[in-house]
Amino acid sequence: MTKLTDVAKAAGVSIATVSRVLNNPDSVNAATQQKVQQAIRSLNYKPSRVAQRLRSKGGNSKIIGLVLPDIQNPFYVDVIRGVEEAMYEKGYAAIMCNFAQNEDKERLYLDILQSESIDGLIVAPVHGRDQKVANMVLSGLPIICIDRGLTGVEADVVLVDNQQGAFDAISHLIKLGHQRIAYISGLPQIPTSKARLAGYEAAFKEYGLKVDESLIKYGDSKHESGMRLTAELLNLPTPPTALFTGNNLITLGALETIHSRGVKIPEEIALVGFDDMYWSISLNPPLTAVRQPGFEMGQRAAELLFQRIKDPSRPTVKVVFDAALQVRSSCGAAAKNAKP
Amino acid sequence: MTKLTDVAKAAGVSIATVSRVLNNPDSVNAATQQKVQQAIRSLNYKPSRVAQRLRSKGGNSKIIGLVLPDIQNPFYVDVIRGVEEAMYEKGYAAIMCNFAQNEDKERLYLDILQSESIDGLIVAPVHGRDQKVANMVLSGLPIICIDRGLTGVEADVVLVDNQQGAFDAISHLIKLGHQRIAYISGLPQIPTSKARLAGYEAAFKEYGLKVDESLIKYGDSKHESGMRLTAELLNLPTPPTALFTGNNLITLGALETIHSRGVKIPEEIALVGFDDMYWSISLNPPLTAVRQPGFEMGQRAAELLFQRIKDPSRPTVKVVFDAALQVRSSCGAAAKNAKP
DNA sequence: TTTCAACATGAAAACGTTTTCATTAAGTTA
DNA sequence: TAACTTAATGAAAACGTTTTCATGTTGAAA
Repeated sequence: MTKLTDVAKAAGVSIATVSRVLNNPDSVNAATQQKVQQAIRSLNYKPSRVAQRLRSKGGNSKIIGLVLPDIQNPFYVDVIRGVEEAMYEKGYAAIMCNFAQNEDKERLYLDILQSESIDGLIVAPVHGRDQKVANMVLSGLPIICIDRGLTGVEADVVLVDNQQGAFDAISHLIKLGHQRIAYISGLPQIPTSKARLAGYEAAFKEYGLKVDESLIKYGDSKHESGMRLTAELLNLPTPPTALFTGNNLITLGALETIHSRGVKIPEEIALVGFDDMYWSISLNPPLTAVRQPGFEMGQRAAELLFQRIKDPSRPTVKVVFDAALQVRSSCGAAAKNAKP
Repeated sequence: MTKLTDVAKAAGVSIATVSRVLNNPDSVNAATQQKVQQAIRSLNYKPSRVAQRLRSKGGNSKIIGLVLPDIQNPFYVDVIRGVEEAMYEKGYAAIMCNFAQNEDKERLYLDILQSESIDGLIVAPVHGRDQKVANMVLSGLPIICIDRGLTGVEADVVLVDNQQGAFDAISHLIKLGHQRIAYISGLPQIPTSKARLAGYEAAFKEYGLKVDESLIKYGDSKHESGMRLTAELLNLPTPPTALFTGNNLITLGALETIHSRGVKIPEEIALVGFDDMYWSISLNPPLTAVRQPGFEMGQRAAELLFQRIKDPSRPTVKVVFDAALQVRSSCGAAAKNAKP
């Protein structure tokens, strides 16, 4: 790798001058600038980001961390794409960490990121009381929480109105005549799981119905738990007539179980999922789902992060996107035993 | 951040000793070790990976680059998961770069990675003659190519037998009686597109059939091109009776167009996709697809990279996984105009 | 005792930048 | 012409490590 000294030698100046040409061109004579630029080009010099980072820490090393719970979930993939697009334009790189809903893994990655002297962090904390992330916020590192907030610490956050989204989904089902509506939740400690449950309960209350606790199941937010818990629900003496699944992967698991048993959707069981995918329409049947704008959320989080890196004292903001119900045919017809 | 000097002061030793306790404990007296360990723990000291990287370059900074064409493609997500799992166990971090099939973007990211002094790189080059990647290989950086090889340079590569996979898919269709089999290819410059086309042609030859060039379409490997090119095929005076899609996203695009036109699968058109997804069974109809073991490929690539980092002179290897056809119902029945 | 090896430790250099401070040359004012 | 800005540049320190080299201490062999 060619370095500053090589360029300096080639241009017949000191390394300080070369550095100035790069970072503060106005402070150097036009003719010298020419010479140096020439040398830089002919040697194809690229500064070492590592040395830059070591020397001047805090906000100008153009690398950030992105820590997410589950890369297998298409929603987070959209978030990544949004963040990445915004980063690319500014010449930033992201160290991507997928902690797979595992707190130990999250901690390790956060340690690594700190030790890498990142400029900032976009993170979906394992749960609301994530001490490690909280401490990093307090230490002054620019941090944007995405998808899930942090309780007890002031931090920027970008998320969706989960309660509203769940409320709309359940209301839709109730209006179609369903009363035995099951909910398969993701990990109960995740803030989004709680908010979606709250929306579920609020809808029942709104329509004067009573929640049947036996129809609420808690999984680990993954495909397998969707399969397993759907089976449990179908095995009940009186199975639910509708199912609300707490995320993407649970939905796919539920579909798999339902199909494998030959149960008909929506005739025998209606299905609404949290998290839409652009190919939801190609599922069997086309899935009714609550859509989170993951890409836009990622972009927004990146913008907020840039702002905070530039001005660490800016007051924190909370950006709440709408979660819109996409109605397709997976809960199209009224349930058999519907009571309007 | 606490640093070496802080620990040294607390333990009453020099920074050299602290460093030795960390990197070569046997070389320091047991009692001193105790003192130092104690200080490290009580100060919660974590070495700066940036400083480590600057000081001792080449193979022990525990960071690698992962450069992939399209994070929206579930196949690459599997690859990422495989790589990540292997990395995690060894305390490595990965800088993830998604170049979205864009060569400029790839180049920028590769520059950044070089400038970050990564230990190694796992990459799916934009095309077979990717000069930038080739140069990095020649410069001695440990590199593993995944999904696509590099022509003209010796480099490790992990991929699938794409030609065989396509051959099997087309043979399956031919045996079902199809003759007008369309192929929607991804970007033609991508090695996998070429290999899959070769498999397509080989199958036609094997069964003594003639390839109809008008049934071969080239897209950009994304969802939209799948939609658009499928529409073109369905608009033909004599549409194909079967469709072979070149990757994941094309398949989903094709499904969307086919459904939107109310064309029946497999009665009116049979469908086989390259790339399986764990939820392919929940598509409408359950998709017949060629499966690539992305997770295993990612793991293997990571292992090969570790080996190469340890021993840069190890001879290069080519690991070829099988691509297995998963038969489901999307091409279940024989075509209407079948001639056995 | 004297001489050596073995061990334990510290001082200092190096990695590639950025930035402060000092120095020189040139131009301006009185 | 003398005194003083201003502009342009270089020398050197600093960032936090690892590692080489030198130094001192201890115990064993002669």
